[in-house]
Amino acid sequence: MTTQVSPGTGSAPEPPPGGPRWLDAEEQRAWRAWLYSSQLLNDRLDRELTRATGIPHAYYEILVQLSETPERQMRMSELADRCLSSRSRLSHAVSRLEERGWVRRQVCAEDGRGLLAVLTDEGFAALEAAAPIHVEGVRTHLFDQLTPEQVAAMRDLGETLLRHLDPS
Amino acid sequence: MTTQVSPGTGSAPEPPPGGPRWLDAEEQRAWRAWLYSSQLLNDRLDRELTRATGIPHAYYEILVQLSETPERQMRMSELADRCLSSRSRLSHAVSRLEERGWVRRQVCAEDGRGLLAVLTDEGFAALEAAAPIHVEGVRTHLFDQLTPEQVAAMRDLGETLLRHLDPS
DNA sequence: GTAGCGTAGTTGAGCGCTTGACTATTCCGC
DNA sequence: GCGGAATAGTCAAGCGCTCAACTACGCTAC
Repeated sequence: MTTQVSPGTGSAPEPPPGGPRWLDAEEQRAWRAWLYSSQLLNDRLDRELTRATGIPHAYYEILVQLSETPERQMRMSELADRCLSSRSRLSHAVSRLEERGWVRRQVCAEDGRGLLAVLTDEGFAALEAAAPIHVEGVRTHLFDQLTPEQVAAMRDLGETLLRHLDPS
Repeated sequence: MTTQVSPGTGSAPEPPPGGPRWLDAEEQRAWRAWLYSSQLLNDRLDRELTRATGIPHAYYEILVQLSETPERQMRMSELADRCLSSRSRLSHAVSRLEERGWVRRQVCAEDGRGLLAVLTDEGFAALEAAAPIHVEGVRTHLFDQLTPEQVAAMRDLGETLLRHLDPS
């Protein structure tokens, strides 16, 4: 959780020139609060969604991305990128969604290497059933807890980090 | 990722009385930024730590928690709680750390049911080697990107959410 | 003391993810 | 057009997590 080996460990290993830039007490608190809360929130939302609908959050995201596209279909690679997923992971996930009849693969006319993932009507129906559960969780566990100023700060923070982490 | 089924889907399913409290555009942006950034940051830190040291972040946390205790040992249940881990998950993880020689189990004198997880010298050494890598990642990908005001906002946000999610 | 219940921790099956190797197709330069 | 590099996607092995069932011990009351 923390990044300090142990309080008062004295001398420490030194990877970057000048030694590790240890966190001070304030940074530790901020880091832990962020880490714990993000972990708990994600766990909670995923568990509630999965329990209520049988759809894990990662699969839900795939369905959402497909549903937001005009033709309800997308190239596998682009879908992977949008879901912050590796190609391999997405390939496995789409296989399982295919077994449920929610998505099907279609060969891509313009590129013989490519495939399209297509959201089926059953998949869209499953998404429609799951969405209210999920949005209610986000409300309850996130937005209901925050002031408008905190929501603004959250967005600012997230977008700042995204510029560094995902400069796409 | 998002919580809306599809823009302009019109009527939607209604689980809570009054219909789902959908997110408005601002909330969507905030939610997505938070979700993506936390996911990318966690993935990145975990990957860098694992590549450089062979220790996944979840295992690192176990070692840290043990190291911060005076005797470098802790009851399994308490360790699970502190690591935001289920008993089962922790049990599996400690088994693997035991195989590496970094932790060992010890019967608990006061409670015949209980076990203590004890950090070995090898485990402490592994932690000492990994800590600088991890702290450098947190610096680079988090604190170096943020102003002091943003750090304060992050802590405030995290602690607010924790009061709701983990009122322990 | 023993029945019944709660707590501590483990185990095994099954699922999902990661990694790295693999096939197939397209793109590029000559 | 043809050879080599890049791109799209898949697959298998191995690891870690979840869930539910299980063992073992302690606690309380009768």
